[in-house]
Amino acid sequence: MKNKVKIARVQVDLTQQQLANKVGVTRQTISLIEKGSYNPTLKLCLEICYAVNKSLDEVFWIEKESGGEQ
Amino acid sequence: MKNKVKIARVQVDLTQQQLANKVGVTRQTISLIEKGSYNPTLKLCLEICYAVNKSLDEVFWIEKESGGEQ
DNA sequence: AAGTATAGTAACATATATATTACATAATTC
DNA sequence: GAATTATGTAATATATATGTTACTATACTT
Repeated sequence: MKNKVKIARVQVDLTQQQLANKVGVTRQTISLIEKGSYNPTLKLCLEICYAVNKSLDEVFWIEKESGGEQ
Repeated sequence: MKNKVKIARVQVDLTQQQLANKVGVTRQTISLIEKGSYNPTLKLCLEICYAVNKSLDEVFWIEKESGGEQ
């Protein structure tokens, strides 16, 4: 679960703790998401987007890994 | 959790079962997501986007409910 | 060197996303 | 009217997202 949460957070000058407060989760949850250690829910993704003023695509989009399509 | 999964799914002419197969979940999970009865994980949102050829913003973006910002 | 702020991480608990199985309904087709 | 297909939904089980608490390390300040 690669994402751009850390970049977006730093751009709006928030600490993990501040972002956590804004979106209503704990600092640990933000840390784990930034590290890509897991797979947040849509609701939390949206809250993070609102907090950093970006869209889902800007923060969470990942291109489909090739393969699959034939 | 309002979203446009059903519209997007019908546009690419898939049944709930077919979409479920493509993204690797059960039909019930797709049904519940379409009904807005819950809050899928980011990974599943991305799989659905790949399957219907749309972006996260197109299928899952929800404007921030007013309020909050002062 | 002690105090504070930020961030990484681990153990355990709880809430909930998802699976499994099953039943129900409506629309089609034989 | 029986068989099939698509969908909604309910009960129970499992996996995992998230909370809670706590320890660690680094950087900065005094």
